Amino acid sequence: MSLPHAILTALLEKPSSGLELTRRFDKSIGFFWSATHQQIYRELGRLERAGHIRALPSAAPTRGGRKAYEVLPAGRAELAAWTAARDEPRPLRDALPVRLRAAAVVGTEGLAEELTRHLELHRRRLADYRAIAARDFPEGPDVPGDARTRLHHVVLDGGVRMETFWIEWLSEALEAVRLIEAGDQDSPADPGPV
Amino acid sequence: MSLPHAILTALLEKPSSGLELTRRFDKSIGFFWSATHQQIYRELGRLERAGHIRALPSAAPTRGGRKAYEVLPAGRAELAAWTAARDEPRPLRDALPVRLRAAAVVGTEGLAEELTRHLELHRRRLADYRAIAARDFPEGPDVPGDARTRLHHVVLDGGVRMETFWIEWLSEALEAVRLIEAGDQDSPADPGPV
DNA sequence: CATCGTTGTGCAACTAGTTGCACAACGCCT
DNA sequence: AGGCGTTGTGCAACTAGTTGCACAACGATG
Repeated sequence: MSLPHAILTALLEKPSSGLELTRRFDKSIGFFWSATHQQIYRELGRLERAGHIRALPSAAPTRGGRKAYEVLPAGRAELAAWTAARDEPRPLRDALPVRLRAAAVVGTEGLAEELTRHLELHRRRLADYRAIAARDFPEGPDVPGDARTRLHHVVLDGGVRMETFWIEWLSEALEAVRLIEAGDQDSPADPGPV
Repeated sequence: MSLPHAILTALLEKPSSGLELTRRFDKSIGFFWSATHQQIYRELGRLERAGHIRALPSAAPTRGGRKAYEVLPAGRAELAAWTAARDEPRPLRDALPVRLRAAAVVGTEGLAEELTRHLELHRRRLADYRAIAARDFPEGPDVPGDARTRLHHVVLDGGVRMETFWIEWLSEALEAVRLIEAGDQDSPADPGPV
C-alpha cells in the first residue's frame, strides 16, 4: 500500500502530470518503488477522488490533454501519518536464490550465463547510482548540509549498498557454479593434490 | 511466475503435503520466495492439473485428509527449463527508502522508532541464518563438499549478506535521522566550533 | 458420547501489479 | 489538406498475492 504515498512524495517535491511522474519514477523514487504509467494514472485518479490531490486549475480538462496535479493538505497529512506509522517489511521474493536451489537438484545448466548477465545489470545500475551521487552530492559523503539533502543522500546510498550486495553475492554464486561445472568432468570435490 | 518452481524444488528435495510445504517455506525456501498456505494449495492444484506433480497413491482422497505430492518427469523438465531460462530481476519495491524521502518533505516524526524496529527485525533474522549455517555447514565456509551442499551454502550466504546490508544501511539511516532531530532544537548543520 | 481445540485442506472475494491496446492532441512534412 | 510519428492519457482484461472464512478429521477431556 505504498504507491499512493510514493506519488504524494513525488508530487510534493514537484507538482507534475502523469507522464512527468512516470519519468521521474524511472529515475529516482522508482529505483525503490517501481511503477508503470498505468499504475500511476490509476492511482492519480484515486488520489483525486479521495481529495488528496487536485489537478492544477491551469490544466486542460479534455482527454489527451496534460494535467498536472498538486498535493492538498489532506494528502500531506495522509503522507505524514504513513511515514510515522508502523509497517512491516514486505516478504522477500527473489527468483535467483530459488533458481540456485533448483539447480542443486536439476543441474546448473545455463545458470552461469544468467548469473553473469545479472551481475552485469547490477554493475550498470551501481554505476548509475554513483553518477547520480557525483552529480547531486559532489562534496562527498560527509556533512551534506540540510535535513532534506542528508535524507536523500541516505536513500541513494542505500541503492549503492544494495547493488554492492548483489554484485558481491552474484560473484560468489558464479564462482561456486563454475567450480561445480569444472568438477563435473574432473573430480567431484577434490581438485588437486593436498 | 516462480512460485510453482519454488514448490517443485521443495517437492524434489522431499515429497510433502500442503502443510508440510507451508512449514518448510516458513523456514527455508520461503526466506527468498515467501508464500502463504493458500497460494501453495492453489498452486499444488494447478501443478497437479498440469501433470507436473501427482498425489502419492497412499494419500487419502477425502477433503481434510492429508495428501502428499511428488514431482513427475514433466515437472522436473519444467523446472530445469526455468532454471536455465533468461529471467529479468523483478522490480524492487521497498517502502523504507520511500518513507525516508517522504520524511524529507513532511518531517521525520516517528521514523527513528520504525528504523530501530526494522533494525531489530533484521538482526534477529541474521541470527537465525547464522544458526542455520552453524547447524548445516559446521565446517565453516570453505570446501563444503558436493555440488548440492555448495549451492545451498551460497544461497544461505546470500541471506546473511542481505541482512548484513540491511543492518548497515538502517544504522546509517538511523544515525542521519537522529542527527537531524538533534539539530532541530540545536543548530541546523553546524554542530560545534571550527 | 458430546463438544472442543488443533491440524490440515480449501473456496471466495479482494487488492496490487502487469500487459495490451485505444485514442486524443500536436507538430511536422510534403 | 491529408497523412505520419510522437507524446500523453486512459480503459479493460489478466495474473499474482492476500485475507477471511468454511469445514473435515482427529484426538483429548469432562
